[in-house]
Amino acid sequence: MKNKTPSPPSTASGIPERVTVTLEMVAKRAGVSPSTVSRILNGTAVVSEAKRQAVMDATQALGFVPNPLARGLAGGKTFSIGVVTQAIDSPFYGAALRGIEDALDPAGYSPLFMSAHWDPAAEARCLDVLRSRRVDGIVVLMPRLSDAALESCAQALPLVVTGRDLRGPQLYSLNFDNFNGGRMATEHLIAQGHRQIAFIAGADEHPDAAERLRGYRYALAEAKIAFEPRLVVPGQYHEVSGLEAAKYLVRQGLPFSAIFAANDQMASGAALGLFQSGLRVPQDVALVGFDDLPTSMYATPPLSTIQQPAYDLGRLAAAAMLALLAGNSPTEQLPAAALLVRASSDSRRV
Amino acid sequence: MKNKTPSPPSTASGIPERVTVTLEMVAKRAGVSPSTVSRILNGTAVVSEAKRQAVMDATQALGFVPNPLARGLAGGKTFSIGVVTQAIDSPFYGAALRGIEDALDPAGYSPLFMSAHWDPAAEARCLDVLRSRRVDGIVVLMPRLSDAALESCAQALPLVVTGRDLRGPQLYSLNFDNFNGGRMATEHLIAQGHRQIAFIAGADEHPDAAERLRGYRYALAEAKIAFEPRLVVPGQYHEVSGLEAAKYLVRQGLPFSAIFAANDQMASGAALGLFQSGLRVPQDVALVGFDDLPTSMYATPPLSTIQQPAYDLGRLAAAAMLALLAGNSPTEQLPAAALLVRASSDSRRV
DNA sequence: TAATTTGTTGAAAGCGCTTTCAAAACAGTC
DNA sequence: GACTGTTTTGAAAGCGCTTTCAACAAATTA
Repeated sequence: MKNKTPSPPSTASGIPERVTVTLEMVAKRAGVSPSTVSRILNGTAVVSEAKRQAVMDATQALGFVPNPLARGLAGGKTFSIGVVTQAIDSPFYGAALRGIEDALDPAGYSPLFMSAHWDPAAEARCLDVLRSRRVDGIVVLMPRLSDAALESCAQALPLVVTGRDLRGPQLYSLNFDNFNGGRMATEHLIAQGHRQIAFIAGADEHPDAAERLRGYRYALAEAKIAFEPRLVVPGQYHEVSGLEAAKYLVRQGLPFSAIFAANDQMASGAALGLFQSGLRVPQDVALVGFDDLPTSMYATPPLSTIQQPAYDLGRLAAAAMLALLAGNSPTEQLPAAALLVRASSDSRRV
Repeated sequence: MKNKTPSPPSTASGIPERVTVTLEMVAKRAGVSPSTVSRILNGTAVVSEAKRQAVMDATQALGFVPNPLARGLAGGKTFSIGVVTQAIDSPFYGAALRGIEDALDPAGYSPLFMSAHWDPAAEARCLDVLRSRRVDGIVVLMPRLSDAALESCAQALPLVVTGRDLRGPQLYSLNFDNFNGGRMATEHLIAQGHRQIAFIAGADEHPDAAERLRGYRYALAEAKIAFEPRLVVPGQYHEVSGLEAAKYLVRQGLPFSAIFAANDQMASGAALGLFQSGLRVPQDVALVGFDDLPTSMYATPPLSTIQQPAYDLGRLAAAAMLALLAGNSPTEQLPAAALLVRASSDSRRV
C-alpha cells in the first residue's frame, strides 16, 4: 500500500484495482499545489482560470473523489447529517425518510438514520452518537426530548425538528396543523349527519395527539354537540390499539355512528374491530383516520383521512437543514391540513 | 480553539462547552504515550494491567470518545456499514432496516442507508457513494445488479446480499425460499377446495417473483390441476397493480374462486378491487398474499399470507456482515417459509 | 520609476488517530 | 554477572484534506 505511483487508475488483472487517487496526485498532475486544488474544489478562494481548468481536467482524468473522512478531519465538515426517527419501520416515517434522502442527495449530503423508538433516553443517545460521528447537523422527527434539551443541542450544531414550535439561530421547526386536521375530520363527519362521533385518541405524551383531540372537541362545540367523554378511547397510534378501542366502544353499548381515529394505523385496526363485531364501514359506522398513509387509499373500504404529507415533511425538514448549514434562515412551511374523503365515511361511494 | 487545557470538560457559561477530548489528553493524564492508549482502546496489543487501568480511568474521567473520522483516516476502518435498500419507505424494507440497525448497534457499527429505487444504475451509484464514504462493508437488500457486478464489488470490500445465492471469501447471501412459499400458499388454497386459483405475479425482473410463480405452478401440477395462463396476471408488487389485476380478472369473466398474490401489497390492492366489484373475501373469493407485512394481520379481513421475516432478514444480514468483518465465515440462515392462515382464505374464521 | 496595495499561490502545520520501528525493560540461560 | 530472547512501550511517520501565513506577482498610485 506504499509508494503509489501517481499514474491514472490502472485496471490491472481484471479486478478493478482501487488505487486511491488523492488530492495530491491531482495537484501534481495539474502542476499546482495541493492547497490550490483544495481551493478550487471547494470554491474557497479566487483562482486563475487556467489553473482551475487544469485542476478540473486532472480531477476528471484521475477520477478523483475526495475522501470524506479526511475532509471531515481537516475541515470539520462531514457532509453527513444525522436523522433521528422514532420508528424507521413505520410507514409514516418511511415516507419522511425518503423525502429527506431526496432533498439531501443533490446537495451532496448523506443522511445517517437512527431510531429512538419513542424513548427519550434512546433519543438522547442517538444525538450523542450522531455528534460523536461529527455530523454537520441533526434532524429529529417528532422528538420526545424536552424543548430545553433540544435547544441546548442546537447550541452545538444546527438542528431541525418536526412537531414542535421552536426557533433559534441554529434551530428550526416544522409543525403540522394537527388542531385544524382534527377539526376538519370531525366537521366532515358532522356534515355527514353524524352526532355521536367516537374518538380514538393517540398517546397522551404526543403533543400532536392532544392537538387532534382539541380539534375534535372544537368542532363538536361549534356544532353544539355535547362532548361525551365515554366516546373518547385512548390508543397508542398502532393498529392493535385501534382494534381494541373499536371493540371496547361496541362492547360499551353507548351508541355511535362514526369513529374518528387519531391516525390511520388505529383507524385500520378499528376497521377490523368493527368488521369483527359485524358492523359495516361506512353503512353502520363511518370512519376517518389521520395521516393518509400510502396504504390507506387501498384499504377496504378506502379510508377517509387527513392528509399529512410525510414525504414533504421530510423533504422540507432537509431543505431547512441545508438552509441552516448555508447560514440562511429557513422559510420552509408545511402545507395546510387537507381532508380526503373516501369510501369509509361516505356510503354513496361504496 | 487552540491550546485546550487537558482538564476535565468544563461546563463554562451554562452552555455545555464541547471541549473535544482527544486521545492525546487521555494519554497525558494517564501518564502514557498516545500509542499505548490506542492499543488499549482497540485491544491491539498486550499492555500491562497497571497502565490499562490508568488509561481506563483517564478515559472515564475525561469522557473521551474516539473521533470516528480520525480513526477511519488513520486505520482504514470507519465502523459504518453501507446498506442499500430499494425503497426505504416500503413496509417490508422498513422492518428489515430495523433488523439491521438492531444487529449493528451493539457491535458499535452504524448503518448508512441509501435507496436505489429498483434502478440498477442508481444501485451502482449507491455502491460508489458508500465506498467513497469508506464504509467497512455493504449490505444490499434484493439487488438488481448482476451477480458479476456484485462479485466484483465483493472484491473490494465485504458484501452481504439478500435474494441471491452467492458465496465468496468476502461475499455472503441470504435467500428466502420463495418457491416453497409459493407452493405452500397454493397448496393451502387447493386444500380449501379451490380449483380455479388466480395468481397475481410480481415484476418479471424479480427473481423471487419468478420463484413464487414456479411454486404456484408446481402445487397446481401436483394436484393435477391444469395451469391456466389467463389466470396469471402480471403485477408490480405495489397496491395499485393488485387492484388493477383483480379488476382485470373479474372483467375477463374467467371463473376463479381464489387469488394468490405474489406479495401482500398487491393482495391488499386486490382485496379492494374485489370489494369494488361486489365480491366478498373470503366468501366469494379466497385471498392469500406473501410477506406478512405488519399491517396484513389488521387488514379487513385479516390476510392469509406466507411469513417472510423481514426483520430477521435484516438482522441476519447484518450478523453475517459482522462475521465477515471479523474474518469468520457466516452461517446465518433464513427460517423456512411458513403459512399463516387468516380470515381472507378461510370463511370459517370470518 | 518607485512605492504601495491587491490578488494569487505554495509551504507547512495541523485535524485525531493508527501503526511501524526501534529502544527499553524484563526474563531466562550459561 | 554477562548475554540472548521476549515483551512492553514510546517516538514518529503517516492517513488525505483544509487552512493559515508568508511569498510572490500583478496592478495601482504617487
